[in-house]
Amino acid sequence: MSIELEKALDRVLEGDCVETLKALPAGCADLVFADPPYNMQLKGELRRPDNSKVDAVDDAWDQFESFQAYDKFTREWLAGVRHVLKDNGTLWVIGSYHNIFRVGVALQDMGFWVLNDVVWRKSNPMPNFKGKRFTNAHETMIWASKNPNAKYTFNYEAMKAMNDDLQMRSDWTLPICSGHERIKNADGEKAHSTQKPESLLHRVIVSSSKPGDVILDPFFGSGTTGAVARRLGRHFIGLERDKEYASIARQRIAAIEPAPDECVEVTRSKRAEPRIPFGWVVERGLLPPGTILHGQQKRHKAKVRADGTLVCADATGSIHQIGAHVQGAEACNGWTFWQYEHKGKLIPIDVLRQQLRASIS
Amino acid sequence: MSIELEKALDRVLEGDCVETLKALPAGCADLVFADPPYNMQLKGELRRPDNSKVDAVDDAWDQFESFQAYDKFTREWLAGVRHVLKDNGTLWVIGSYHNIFRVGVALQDMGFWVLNDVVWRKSNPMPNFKGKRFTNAHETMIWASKNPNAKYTFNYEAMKAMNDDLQMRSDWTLPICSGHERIKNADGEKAHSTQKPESLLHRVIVSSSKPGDVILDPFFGSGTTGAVARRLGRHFIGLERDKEYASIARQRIAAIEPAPDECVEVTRSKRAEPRIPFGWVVERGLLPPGTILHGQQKRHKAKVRADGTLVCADATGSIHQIGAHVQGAEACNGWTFWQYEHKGKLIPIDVLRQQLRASIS
DNA sequence: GTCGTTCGTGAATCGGACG
DNA sequence: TCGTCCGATTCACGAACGA
Repeated sequence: MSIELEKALDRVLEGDCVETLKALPAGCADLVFADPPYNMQLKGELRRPDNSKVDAVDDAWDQFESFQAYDKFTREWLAGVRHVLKDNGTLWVIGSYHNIFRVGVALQDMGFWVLNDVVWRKSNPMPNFKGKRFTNAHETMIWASKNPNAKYTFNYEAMKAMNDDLQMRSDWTLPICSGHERIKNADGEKAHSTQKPESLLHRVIVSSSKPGDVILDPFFGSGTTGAVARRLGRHFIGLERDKEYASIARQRIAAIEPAPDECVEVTRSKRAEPRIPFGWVVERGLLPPGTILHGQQKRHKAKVRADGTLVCADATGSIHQIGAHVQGAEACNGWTFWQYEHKGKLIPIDVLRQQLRASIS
Repeated sequence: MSIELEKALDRVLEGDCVETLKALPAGCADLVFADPPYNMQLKGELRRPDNSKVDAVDDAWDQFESFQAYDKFTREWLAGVRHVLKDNGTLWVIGSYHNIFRVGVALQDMGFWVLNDVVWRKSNPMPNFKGKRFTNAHETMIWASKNPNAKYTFNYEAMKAMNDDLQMRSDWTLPICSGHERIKNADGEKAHSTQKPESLLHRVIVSSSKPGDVILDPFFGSGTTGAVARRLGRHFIGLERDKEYASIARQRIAAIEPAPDECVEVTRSKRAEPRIPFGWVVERGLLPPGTILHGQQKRHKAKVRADGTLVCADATGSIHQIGAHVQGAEACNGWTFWQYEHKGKLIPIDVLRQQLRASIS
């Protein structure tokens, strides 16, 4: 059995991911993002101090008989990933201490080359209610190439631009998925127990893929990978065993408006930029790529790109550079110069930086 | 061959750690901290942008022929750790993505139970000079008990106090070891290539051991574990293969002044306080039989009986049982739920328990 | 509408003494 | 080993609600 690429591109394929991976054309994916079951071995129920019950991840898909069974499963889907991944492609896997060590060993044994382990620091994790351990406040991602000498994509300058013009570190502070972003079913319950935040996928995709690339997710779930890929001008291939999840993902992605082409381009040149993490505002969805910013009561305007740079009629650069450029000035504080429109009012983007600071610290 | 505990306590034992672990008495350690070789697979030398050479970890002790050889080594020293570790003791291992996955799998396979993975976020990491990856800005520690049901030590309140009265999270931001703390040899070069900061060991030891405990480090190196253990009023056992390192560690530790006893004590948890039956409060006359207790601002009430049980409209039982009963809840902490009226104010009965405790001790 | 308060909830391997 | 019962334990957000 085999599946043609055009039948898979920008689609959600239902079925067992190991089988589907085998059936897909070799080397069809530039990037793979995988959020496999964590194999959490929960015992009894857990209650908060106020006696309410914690809605734990007790889905059948997270149950394995033993570590050995989990290892076997891991090696099977990783073999499938090796098949679909281009030789210069890279793989991201996310997990917790329950499973990530086993994934890491499997990766190394199978010839993948670990490039980084990246820690997702949750700004708002669930507390430890019984006071018996440290608050489990992070998850771990492994970023690996297919082999030690691969010429993989890493958008170094874009990452640096997104991080205050400092090199992007291996620890990323981002909030968990909640509020309107969290997809609910008809009963108002969460549609998927482990939906990942779009900001996380934004950073993964901007860092290690190019516009037009094919991003494959073998555990598609609610389709966060597809949603962000589409918004950022990448193709996706989603594999999902559960029909309900697949259906939710399709609906979700259909509602996504891709950002204009020029907005998903990221910085390539090595130029000194001021130390302002405007990219985080974009990454966190406080301003979507493509948003128009206004300067001096609509006398000037520019458009936001995915890596936090701005583009105007004849130039590209940081919020400060473009602010200075459009005024013909030597320097400019972009945070106070640029404004965005909200309910008919112009609001300085510095407000968003303050929001972000408050949520991070 | 065997080594008596008194010959090992507060000493640095030279020799192969696997052999030494076997020779030590079973169950002699309350806590083990291990900083094993990372098995970094460096290819060629690394240079900074200014062409200066980076003094990488290329020591002979960090070279393994293959992952299999590293795994074998790991399981050998971990078996030794199981031998020396008390049943209710815990183990910390620190590593990077080069080795930590393999350590984690070995731990899990050997029956250890992971309690947390803790990320050490370096506030001042070495940058990535090539711009080909994310700045490697953290290391990972695994904290594990000997088996799933162990009654391990975790000084929850102490950790909370150290973190501005918020639960301590699984990510710790601490600087790397540098400046005066970094031990130099006669030539001014660093004496050990991977010396850990004392602040890291401080947090490890305060969180998961008690004063007087025995802390064993099978890869003692420059002796950071011993230095901090001594300062915090714990015993240490250091195992080190290299005579030079052992000598450096001995000198270093000899210069340490232990903190006064009262300073190494940490906040006692409420769980460790002596238990006071509610009946004692009645017996001592702090509340006369017949007193009316109120729950939730007079929404519920019950009457105290001479034996310390409560009676409400339709039930009799302990303060906890009746508290749960009137709320229709499964459980309740009667000490904090019930209040009595004194001079027109409602006062939690827990206040009386505290009075009684103070008068007893 | 606005502001302040209450309520709900998130990938969680979450107790221990005593009979 | 198992059942019973005491009694210790939460942070950040966003939504909903009420004044």
